[in-house]
Amino acid sequence: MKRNSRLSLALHTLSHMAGDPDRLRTSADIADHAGTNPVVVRRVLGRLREAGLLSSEKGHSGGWKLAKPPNEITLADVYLALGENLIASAEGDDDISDCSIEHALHRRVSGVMREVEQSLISRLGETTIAEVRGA
Amino acid sequence: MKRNSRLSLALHTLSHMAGDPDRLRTSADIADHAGTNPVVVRRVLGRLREAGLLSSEKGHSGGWKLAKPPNEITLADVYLALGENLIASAEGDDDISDCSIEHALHRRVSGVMREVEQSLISRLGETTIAEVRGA
DNA sequence: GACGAATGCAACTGCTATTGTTACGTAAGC
DNA sequence: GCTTACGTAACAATAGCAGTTGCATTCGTC
Repeated sequence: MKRNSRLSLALHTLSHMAGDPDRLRTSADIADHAGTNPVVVRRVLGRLREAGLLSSEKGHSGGWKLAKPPNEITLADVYLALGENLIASAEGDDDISDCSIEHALHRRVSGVMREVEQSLISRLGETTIAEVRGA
Repeated sequence: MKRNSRLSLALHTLSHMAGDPDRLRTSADIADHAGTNPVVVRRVLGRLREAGLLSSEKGHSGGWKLAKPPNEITLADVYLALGENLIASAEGDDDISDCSIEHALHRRVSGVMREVEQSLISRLGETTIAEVRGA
């Protein structure tokens, strides 16, 4: 694994789950399949649980499974659940400069960024994890 | 400055230059205005010179100025000159896995990413650095 | 009730990318 | 020749992320 693997790991795992929604999978199994670590899996999948996409159960014969039917989970849901702007804000956060040009630029660029991010989310929303398998 | 400041620095500097295209500015002046370091400025502006957007002159009374009229330089030109994908590739580079679902996912997601990146470039191409000043 | 299996979570270690900094070479003008 | 400025290499400092270990907690089974 390398960079920005959170989204990759999440989508990969959910897509597999879509093929057998009732099966419980342990983070160890998932980590093994994804070539990573159980703790990493729990970290990422925990975000998806908070967003209501997954449910997890502790204890013996515990594990993870989908909290919703696979055709009701879109790629956008996963993207948003992870809360990671792929569209980097592209501007040093809150640089309160007194430069008017800086402000004009920031308005212009961040406007475009918001547009593009919405476009990304919209496009991702067109595909459910159930559809990915057959794609 | 913080993160992803290259694009920010480049756009900011070019926008200022657009207001007085013939004036030579030293990297020290630019760095001072942008709150960073002359070497950083030269690093970033060097990419823009390679792309033909800026010219630099050494020696006494040297410095930087626009290589083209400001209304012929779009935000997309700057973005492309820096060669940094704001749209992170979102998939661990070349993970040659034998998992068919992984492949299907990768095709789908990277297809959307390419679309969105094109859309970003297209939108940035609609604005020149000359227009930013009045925006 | 004890044991084993699983998540939940905190802390720590690398690894990588980026920025900032220093230093030195080179070219242009005075 | 001296000053000024770019060009570049090398290094330190920082931040984010994946990976790892350890331990508490919870649930099922014996």
